[in-house]
Amino acid sequence: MSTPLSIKIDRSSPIPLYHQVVQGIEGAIRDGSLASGTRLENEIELAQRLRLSRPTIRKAMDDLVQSGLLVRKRGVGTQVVSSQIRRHLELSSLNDDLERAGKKPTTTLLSFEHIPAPEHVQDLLSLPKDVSVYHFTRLRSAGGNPLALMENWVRDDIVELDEKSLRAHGLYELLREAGVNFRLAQQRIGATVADGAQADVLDTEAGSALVTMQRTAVDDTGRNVETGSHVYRADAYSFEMTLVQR
Amino acid sequence: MSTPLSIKIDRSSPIPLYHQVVQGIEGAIRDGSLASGTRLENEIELAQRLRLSRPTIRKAMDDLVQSGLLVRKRGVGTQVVSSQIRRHLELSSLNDDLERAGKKPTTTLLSFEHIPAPEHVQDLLSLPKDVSVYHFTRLRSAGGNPLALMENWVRDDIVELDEKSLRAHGLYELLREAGVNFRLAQQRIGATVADGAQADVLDTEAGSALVTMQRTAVDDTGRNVETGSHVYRADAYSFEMTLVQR
DNA sequence: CAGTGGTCTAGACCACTGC
DNA sequence: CAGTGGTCTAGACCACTGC
Repeated sequence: MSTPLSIKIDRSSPIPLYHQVVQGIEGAIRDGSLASGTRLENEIELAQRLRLSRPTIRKAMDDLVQSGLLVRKRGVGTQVVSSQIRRHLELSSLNDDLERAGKKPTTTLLSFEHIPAPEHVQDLLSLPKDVSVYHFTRLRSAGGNPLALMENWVRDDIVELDEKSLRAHGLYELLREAGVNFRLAQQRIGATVADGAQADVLDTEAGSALVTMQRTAVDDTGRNVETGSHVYRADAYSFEMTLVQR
Repeated sequence: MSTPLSIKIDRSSPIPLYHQVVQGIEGAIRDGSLASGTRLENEIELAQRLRLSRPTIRKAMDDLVQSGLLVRKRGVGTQVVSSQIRRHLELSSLNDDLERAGKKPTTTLLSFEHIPAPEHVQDLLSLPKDVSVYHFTRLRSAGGNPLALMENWVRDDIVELDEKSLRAHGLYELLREAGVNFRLAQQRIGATVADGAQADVLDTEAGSALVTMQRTAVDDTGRNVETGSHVYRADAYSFEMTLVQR
């Protein structure tokens, strides 16, 4: 049993062929023409029908398996993952959800300094001796409600930051504009309870639950660009992720 | 500038050639012969020197980029990520850390029942009408200290569970023995504060921070095999992960 | 302009699965 | 045994980067 996919391939498009296949299958899953659990055609048949080589088809399948839309089994076939799991997938991060829901996130700059790197930051960012850092704390709110308290350190030899730009733009937006292409981030997620100061800023009770996140991000030249320590109101934020067996 | 890697390829081994390359590069990074930030040879040169095709080399590189050991940039090259980031990588989950540290995790079965699936579980597991579930709660400790309180639901048409086997074996161990090959898991991580009952079982104070995790796992035939809701003592557990730009 | 990774082809043979 | 995904080859041409 298999379903013949109808995917249009445009060989004059700048979008790689394998990615057109990814988009086609994603679209078919989204609009229901490829239902949960459906078996796809085998790779060779699909390649012939779309007039593509099998490696190109496999590259597309690899991406879809990696993103959790398909599961594959040798000797058996490839099928669409159940909609219950996919529904989770689409939630991604609450931050994105909030933006899509029209609850525009806003950011308040609470402190800002340009200083020699403290030792733990020097270590986390693998800083050369002569590089200092920007250190600042921000409060992020959504729909007028405080959501996250964020403390960050950014090396100062990649981007020039000041209070004005941080008030007007997101950190990652500023870094991307400065030519930074992020490749990797290392995250640790845990929990804590709000102390008085945190509760005050986040407009909640001392003793309420907070999600903690420490992150260090690496760019495409291998530099550790920024590291941060964030706390989120647990009643408003959680981390959603898909783990794929490798 | 590039470093000539010495990797032995054994064409008679059952280990795929690309994976031998992955292991070789992982090994060279681990033992320091490929230092942080080092540029690798370009793919074509490496392919020729190892007498492999370029697609095979690229498959290996893709895996290493995906696991966060290498970063690549078109037109520039491929290099080893900084050791500060890699050190995090190796921490993986505290659970593994504890096992490696010799603090053998132990599990106590707190409750066990075999019941028709509650509606939310039926939904999460996409259960057919005639399938019931096992529902049980367990306490996991490490080095004698309570660490996690775990509540799980498992569909009953894949594996036969009873109290005896759950006392003696891990859930995933039992499922693997029953022929289940996990492919995907969907997780949500958040925070809460311990209520009296949780604090009691976890040997901590009411009001202390807990990390929460909900997970649903999918096997290679697309079935949602199990779903669970866990809480961890925040002073003993956190989730570590590497995010890779796609 | 030289060097690098990104995409693509048209095959081949193998290992595993389920009947 | 038929059907499927997993691995591998030996190229080709392109797009981007940094000098």
